[in-house]
Amino acid sequence: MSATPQAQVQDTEQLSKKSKDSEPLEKIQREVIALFVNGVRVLGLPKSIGEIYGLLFISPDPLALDVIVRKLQISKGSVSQGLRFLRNLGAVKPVYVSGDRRDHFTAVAELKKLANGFIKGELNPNLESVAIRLNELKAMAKNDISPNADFFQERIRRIGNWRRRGGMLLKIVNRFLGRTTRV
Amino acid sequence: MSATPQAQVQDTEQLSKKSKDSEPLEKIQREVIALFVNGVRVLGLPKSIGEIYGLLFISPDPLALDVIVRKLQISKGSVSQGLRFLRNLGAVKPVYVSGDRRDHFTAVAELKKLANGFIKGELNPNLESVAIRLNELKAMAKNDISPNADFFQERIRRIGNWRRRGGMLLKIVNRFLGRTTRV
DNA sequence: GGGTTTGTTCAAAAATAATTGAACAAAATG
DNA sequence: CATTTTGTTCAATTATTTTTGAACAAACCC
Repeated sequence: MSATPQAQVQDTEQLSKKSKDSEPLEKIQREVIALFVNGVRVLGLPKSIGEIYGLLFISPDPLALDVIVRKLQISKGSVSQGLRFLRNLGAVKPVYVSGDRRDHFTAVAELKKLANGFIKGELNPNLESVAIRLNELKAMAKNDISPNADFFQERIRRIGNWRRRGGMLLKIVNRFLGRTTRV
Repeated sequence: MSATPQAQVQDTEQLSKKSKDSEPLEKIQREVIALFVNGVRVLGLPKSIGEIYGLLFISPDPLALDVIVRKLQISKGSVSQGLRFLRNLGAVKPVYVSGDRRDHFTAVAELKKLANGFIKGELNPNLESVAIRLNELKAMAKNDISPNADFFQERIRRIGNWRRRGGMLLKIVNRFLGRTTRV
C-alpha cells in the first residue's frame, strides 16, 4: 500500500507561475502513464514515448500536440517526434475533430495491432538484416581453411536455425493475438 | 585428452607495446561477434554483453576472463560484470579446465535455454510488477468519482487483459522452443 | 609468511541517447 | 498581404548508461 515510491508527481496540479494550469491530470491518469513509461522501457524505447502513448491511452478524447505538451510538461519537439514514431508504429492514429485546425490523436488500443506494428517496424527489419549477414558468413565459412572451419560452419548453421525459429515465433504470436477475444 | 591446439599460446609474442596482436581473432569470428552485438541491442543490452557472448559462442574452447579481455580489448571490469550477467541469465556456463586455476566459460547455445533465461530474468519480473501495480489501479478506479471513471475502468481492465495474454504468450514461446529439433 | 594470480567492486570518465528550444516552413486566418 | 497558428527539424544541452581502471579481497603458490 504505502510502498509506492513515486514522489515527484505530488504537486503537479499546483504548478506555479508559468502557465495557466488548465489541464491537470487525475491521479489515476498519472499512474497509468507511469505504468506505460515502465512498459516501454522493456522494449527499449524512450520515456517520452511511454508518456505520450500512456496519456493518449488514458484520455477519453483525442488530444492535440500542444495539449499533450501542456499535460505532460515536455517539449514540443519531443511530442512531435514521439507522435511521429508512434504513428509509424501504428500505435497512435490521427482523428479529425471538426472545427479545430489542429491534428488530434488517439491511442490504438488493440494488442494485436500494437504487436504487429512493433514486429513490422522494429523486429522484422532486424531479422532480415541478420539473414543477409548470415549469407555472407556462410560463404566466408565455406572458404575458410583454418582448423576451426568445421566448428565455425556448425555455429553459423545454428544461428540460421535460430533466425528461422524466431521468424516462426513471430507468426505464432501474430496468430495467437489475432484470435477473437472479448476484451 | 589435450587435443586442444591453441591452449598453450602463452607468450609467444612479446607484449611490448599494447600486446595488440597476441591473440588475433579470425575475420569470421569478428563478423559473428558483430552479429551478436547487433542482436543484443534489440534486447536492450549493452554492446559488451554481445561481444562477450559472441566471442564465447564462436570460440571452440572455453575461455578465461583475461583471455576474453585480451581478445576483445575491453576492460577487465566489463568482462567481469558481463560474465556475471550472462551467467545469471544462463547464457554462459563455467567449465572446469584441468591444470588451470582460472575459471573458463563457454556459451550456452540452445535457443530454448537462452530464451528461458531471458524470460525468467528480464521479462517475468516486469510482468509481475505490472500485476501488482494493476491491482492498486483497480482499487483506485473503483473509488474514482470523476465523470471518466467508467472509461478509466475499461482501460485498466484492458491492460489487465494485455498482461494475461502476454503471460500466455511466454508459455507458448516456451513450449514451441521446447520441441525437440535437430539443430 | 611474502609474492603472485585471479576476479570483484565501484567511483569517475567516456560514450550514447533523449530532450530541449529556437529557428523554420507551411497552411490557415482575417 | 501580414499575422497567427500549427507542426517539424536539428544543433546544443542534459540525462542516462556503459566502460574503465585502480583499489581491494580471496585463493593459491613457493
